[in-house]
Parts: sequence; structure tokens; C-alpha cells
Amino acid sequence: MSKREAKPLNTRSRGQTALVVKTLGRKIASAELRPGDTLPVEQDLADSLQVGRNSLREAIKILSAKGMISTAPRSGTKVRPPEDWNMLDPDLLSWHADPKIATPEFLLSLTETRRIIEPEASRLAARRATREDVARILSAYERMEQFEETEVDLDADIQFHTSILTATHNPILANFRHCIITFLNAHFRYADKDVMTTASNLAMHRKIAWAIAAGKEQDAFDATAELLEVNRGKIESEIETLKDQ
Amino acid sequence: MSKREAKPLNTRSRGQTALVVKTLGRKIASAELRPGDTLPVEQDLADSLQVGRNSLREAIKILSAKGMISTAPRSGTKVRPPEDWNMLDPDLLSWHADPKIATPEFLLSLTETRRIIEPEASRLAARRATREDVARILSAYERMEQFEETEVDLDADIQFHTSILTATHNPILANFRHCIITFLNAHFRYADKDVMTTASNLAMHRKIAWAIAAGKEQDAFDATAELLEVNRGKIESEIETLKDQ
DNA sequence: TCATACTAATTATCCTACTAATGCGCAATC
DNA sequence: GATTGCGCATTAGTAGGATAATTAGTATGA
Repeated sequence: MSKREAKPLNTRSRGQTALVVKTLGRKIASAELRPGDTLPVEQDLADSLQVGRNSLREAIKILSAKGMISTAPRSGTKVRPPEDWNMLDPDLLSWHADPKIATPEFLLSLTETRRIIEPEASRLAARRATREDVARILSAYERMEQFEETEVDLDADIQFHTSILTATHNPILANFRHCIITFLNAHFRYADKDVMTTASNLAMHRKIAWAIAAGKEQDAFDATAELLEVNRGKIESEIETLKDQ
Repeated sequence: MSKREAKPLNTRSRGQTALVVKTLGRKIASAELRPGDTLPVEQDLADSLQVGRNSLREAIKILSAKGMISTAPRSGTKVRPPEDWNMLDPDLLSWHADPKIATPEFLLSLTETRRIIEPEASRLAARRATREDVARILSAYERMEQFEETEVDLDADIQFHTSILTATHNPILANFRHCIITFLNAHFRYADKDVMTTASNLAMHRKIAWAIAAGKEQDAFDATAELLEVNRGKIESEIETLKDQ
């Protein structure tokens, strides 16, 4: 029953192509390969990565589908500028959230986006949630309440927020769940889990769930905004801590 | 100088792979291929599309990078459910916006997302825009003001809104420009361009640009919210018209 | 100076062969 | 009769070579 929200992405698998995607993708995300850089010609790159040309080419195609590189005969394979990347791609987000790569700016962009999206999403959820949607949200909340083990807590937290996004019945908004998943996963690594924080955190989630279940749109909005505001404060102080180190 | 915002996407090109991506992608987006459906085995599909197996495979990899299909040895290539698709992918959006495919629900999802993102984006732009950002926004507005030819108008409109997103200096928010581009392109086909609408439209854009340039955050928010609210009304009535037909 | 044709470098495509993973059915076992 | 384990057949994955298509850069000529 503790299955992850993150579906078995094809990139997760351990094939040659997936490996190359991850290798090159992380190099680009970490700016080891900079925008405008030209990659070695196919055969050389394939040789140096010790894969066949086909596997390399398929990896290249995947990265180009994510907007990270472009190819053209004669000019070669080039790294595209970050503004062209599909930042909501689950893989891209996970590469960015890697502790060795993640910048404070990126984490702030994530929270900022959450603060914009999620309160309105809660409002819409309060308006449109079906019985099933409400059940999912409440069940996630109960799981958060029940367990204190950190691992389960994180899963339930993710489930809680994604259920709300789903309840908006807006497929574009629902795609933001990857931001939340990425953020919570990253945050989980840094956050200090003192009991006080956990208790008030739980209370705020409860308020959100209740408001949505009761169809109180403005309450749902306010409660979510409050939760994220508190989160923002925590994040900013954590980032300060990171910077000092 | 009238170059399009839409960059030369690799998928735009006319290669075999790009063609297959488009063909299959549109079939999936239009639900001609339904979630869970299994595609024919590689060789058969390649034959029926009259391309080599490699080109087909590369197309498959691109679509799987967009979250639309999944592959596994022995089980075959399957269409994934819409909630797994990267809805902010430019190609995916353009396929959805196709008149033959676009549903009213999808257009409403787009406007709804815009109404959530853009007012807050304008607020952030008012707070953070650099001189260059402001210059871009004002220049786009001037272009809107200057020309009445519809083609140029659309470009300038797109430029106006994307400039604001860029001015937030939040790379995740900036990715929403594809929603705007898609929406405006789709809207452009249906909208009735009467002078009155254009004039008030222009005035609202002017108010937004002014507020951002002046750093008046709340004004920028309000003006953008107003613009999108008016737009929403128009869209909804247009959708009603579509439904009647 | 500009236009035009040529050349060479690089990706794109196709093919053939082989490898690896795994769903399914059959048989052995409890 | 149900369950488990095993092998086979099917399917995607990997590899590498040959050829085509594209085009940046260069040379040529008006």
C-alpha cells in the first residue's frame, strides 16, 4: 500500500539509453555542459560513453524532447539555453533538485510557484471536488496524522497535495504535482523535524482538508496560503543556513 | 524583425522521425489511440508508417519523454493515461489546440491557468523587472498599438505576455509562456475582431505595462486580473457558440 | 561586394544481426 | 486442486555499418 506516487518512469530503468539520458541530462542541468556548447560527434560520444550509436541517438532524442538540446546536420548537437527547457518535466526537476546541483534560487522558484498555484487550486478543489476526490484528500490527511515515521509522512504529504491538484479537474494545473513532489523530496532532506513544527503543520493541513470537504472556497484558499507562507519562511532560513556553509 | 517567438523546435522540421512523432502524438492527443492501447510491434508499425525501424524507435522515445507512452520488452508499447502527459510541452499543447482536436474543456483549462498565473506574474514583474525587462514589455505594447494587421498584432500580444513572465525571473513560471502562446493562437482563430474590443483590450494592456514599469505591484496584479476576466467571458461565450454548432 | 557553386562535415535514415527482459503456459510439486 | 517453478516465444533494446540528406564554410566568379 505504500507505493510511491512517482510512477515507474521509463528513465528510471537501467537500460543503456536511460543511463545516457541521465548522465548527459545531469551534466546539462548542473551547467557542466553550458548552453551553446557543442557535443562531440555521435560516434565519438558513443565511444566515450561506451554505448552503441543507436542508444546514444535515442538518448539525444529524449533530451531534445525535453528541450535541452537541439541537433542539426553539419552544425552538430548543441545545448539549448535554460529558458527552452521543459522545467516541469519530472526528470528535469529531479536532476535540478539533486543536492549537488540544486541552487537556492531554484528552491525559491519552486516555493514561489507553489504559493501562486496551490491556494487557487484549493479554491477550485473546494468548488469541484467529487466524493472520490474528497475521500482521497481525507485519507491522505489521516495517513499524515497516523504515522510519525518520516518516510511515510513524506508520502502522505505528497499524496495530500497532489490529491488537491487532481480535484481541480484541470489537467494543466494537475501537472504541477511534479513541482510539489520535487520540492517536498528536496525539503525533506534539509528540514529539521521538531515536534512543534509537525503539530502545527498537521493542524494547517487539517484546516485545508476540512475547508475543501465543506466546499468553503475562501477558507480553502486562505488555509493553503497560510501553510505555504509558513513554509516559505522555513525555506528561506534554511537557504540562509546553506549559504553560510 | 517579425520573427516568431516560437523557436525552431526540432519537431517542426520535416524529417521522418518528426513526422512520426506528430502523427502518433496527434492520434494520442485526439484519443484516436486511447490510454492502455498497445501499439503494433515495432516492425509492423514501422512498415505501416513507411519508415525505418530506427526512425520509428526515435519517435517512440520522444513521445515517451513527453510522458505519452511507455515501453517494455515483451509487453509492447502502450499509451499512457493523460494525467501522465507533460501538458506544458509545446508540442503537446499545439496538438491539443488543433481545431479538429481542441475541446472546450481544454480551452477553459488554459484560461483558468492563465488567470491563476498571470496576475501574480505581473505582480512579481512589477517587483523585479530590470530596465531591459521593462523595455521589452513596453516595446511589445507599442507594437500592439501601432499595427492593426492581425498577424503582427498576435505576435506582439504574445511577446507582451511572455515578456512579463520573463520579468518574474522565475524559470518555472516562465515556462507557462507556452500556455499563453497556445491559447492566443487558438483564440485568434475564433475571435471576432471588432474595433471596440480591440480598443479596450489595448487600454488594459497599457495599464498593465504602466503598472509594471512604475513598480506598482498591486495595480499590475489588478489590471492583469481584469484583462483575463474579460477574456474569460469572451471565451466562454465563444465556446457556447461552438457547442451550438 | 555580392551572388553562386562546391566541398566536406555531421546528423538522419535504413538495414541486419544479435541481446536481454519477461509474460505466458506447461509441468512438476505440494 | 492450487501453487510454484521453469522454459519458450515474443518483444523491445543494443550494436554497428552503409548510405542519404542537409548545410556551414569556402572557394569561385561576376
